Amino acid sequence: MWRWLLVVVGREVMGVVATDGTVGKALSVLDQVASMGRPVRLRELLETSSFPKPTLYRFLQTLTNQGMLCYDPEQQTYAPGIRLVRLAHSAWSQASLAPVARPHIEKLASSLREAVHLAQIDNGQVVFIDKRQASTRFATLAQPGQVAPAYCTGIGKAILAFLPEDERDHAIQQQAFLQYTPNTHTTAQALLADLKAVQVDGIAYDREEHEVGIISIAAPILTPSNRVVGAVSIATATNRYALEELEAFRPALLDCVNQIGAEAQSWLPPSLP
Amino acid sequence: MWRWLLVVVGREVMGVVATDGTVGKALSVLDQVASMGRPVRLRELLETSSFPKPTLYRFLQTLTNQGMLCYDPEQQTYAPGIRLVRLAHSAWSQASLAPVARPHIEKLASSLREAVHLAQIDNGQVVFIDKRQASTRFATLAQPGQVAPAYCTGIGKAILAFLPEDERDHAIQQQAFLQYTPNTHTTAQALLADLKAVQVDGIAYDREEHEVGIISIAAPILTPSNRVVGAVSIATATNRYALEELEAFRPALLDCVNQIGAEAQSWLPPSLP
DNA sequence: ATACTAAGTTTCAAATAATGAGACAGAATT
DNA sequence: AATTCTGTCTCATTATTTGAAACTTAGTAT
Repeated sequence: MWRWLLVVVGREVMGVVATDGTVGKALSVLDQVASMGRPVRLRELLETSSFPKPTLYRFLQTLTNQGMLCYDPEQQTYAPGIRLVRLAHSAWSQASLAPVARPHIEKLASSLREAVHLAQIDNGQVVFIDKRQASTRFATLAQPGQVAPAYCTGIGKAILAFLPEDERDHAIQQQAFLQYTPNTHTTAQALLADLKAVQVDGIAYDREEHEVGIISIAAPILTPSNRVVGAVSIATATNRYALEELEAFRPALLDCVNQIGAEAQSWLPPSLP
Repeated sequence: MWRWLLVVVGREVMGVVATDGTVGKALSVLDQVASMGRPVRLRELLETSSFPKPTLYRFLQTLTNQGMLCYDPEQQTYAPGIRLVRLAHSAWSQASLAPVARPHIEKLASSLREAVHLAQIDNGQVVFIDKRQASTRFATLAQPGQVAPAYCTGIGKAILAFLPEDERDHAIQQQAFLQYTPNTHTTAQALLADLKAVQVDGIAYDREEHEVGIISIAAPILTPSNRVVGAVSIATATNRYALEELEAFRPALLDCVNQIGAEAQSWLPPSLP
């Protein structure tokens, strides 16, 4: 409960709320609108917001003026604006490792005929940067940007395990530890034990922790200087493969991440707070 | 020259610069970084920025803290951050008309075997929301978010022609009128004359105005209340079709936009300033 | 129709945060 | 070793943000 508030008001940095002044507050409002998943009214935002009405109102006005939000006068609702789409295009093509990784992801996906995902971490959440599904042609587009919890996905654990200690601790504090399935880790302790194993093995598994029937094997993308910049996962369903059978994908997966890591050499690590 | 400054410093609203306070300034810095197309250093930004060094520095810090920018400590460069990708995913799926339009775009593209584009307008620029190329399988992904000038593209003119007068005038003021090809309109007068014809005809053409060899036919997406919320274009090359032959696409194109317009009924017009 | 309620908007003085000249530190270059 | 250039920090000044309260408008119930 309290954690939610912290996240909304400002980005929590090492346990301390860093509001980043007015800009941070405005961006937290932007996040809130985006997280609603549908156009929302001022009143709805007010319920969960920590800002008083006029302040929230002013932020919405400003963000709308700026094109970061889109206001529907008839419904009096706010939704994320197109300017974000424009900005994200730049982000995708320069900031993320997607362009570098894409050919490797594609190769892996088509050789295995399984879904291959590329993700980075942002503020404790897994953000999918690219997805490839060789089996189903014309799979879902526009999936880049989707988010998932880090603590109960293979791709999330692969990244968490190889983060520097302070960043990892911070990220773990941000996890919600909701129990999605009987296999979900619900405590930091359980997660840490799992991460320990991942560190040793170099590979993370999703043992139906996020969704029953879905399993995955994931590996971190490490730069030559051993910094983790993302992860790749191969996801499949239990009716196609047993968990143990995923082991067979290990060599191909490690090949893939190693190649990406090498090419990402001259690359910018996502600078998390 | 001066216009550029205005755009950078704040969003120009009806000829007056609306800085939107600190938030607007910070976002203008974000835009500037994104528009550079590659990771940039503080010094480079300083050259074109109107902010003094410490101020710019602070904005970059704030935006980085917020995950809107990504800082590479080794190169000391800033690039757009992943948080944008996450936010844009929300924007794409709720704010844009992409989800509504997608099936229609797809149908059109596959029936014609030509490239079909969906775009909206943001701050005078065309922002592509979706693209479909039936001919080349596995065409470029992550194109949503790309921008193009409005005054010399079919899709841009289709939107401009049907904007309310004040918004159109404002948008026209924002055009750069660079001469890309011999056919490019280089004055507001020439553009207005063209738009007049588009209003009458209901269809806009790109007569190799942006790129030699590339032509297109475009139509606005109008809501039942006759508000333009975007446009669809069919683009092709002069070595495949002559400009006059595009006329043959008219019925299919109008069908497409009418259907999208009808479904977008309950939709939020992009609230431009 | 009229009163009532709730959501959205505006006002304005107090509180707070942003500002930028200048100083400083560190790296790269001469 | 001296110089230059870039990035970072400080702090008094200045301008902006803030939010309680008042006001307006739209919707609902009486």
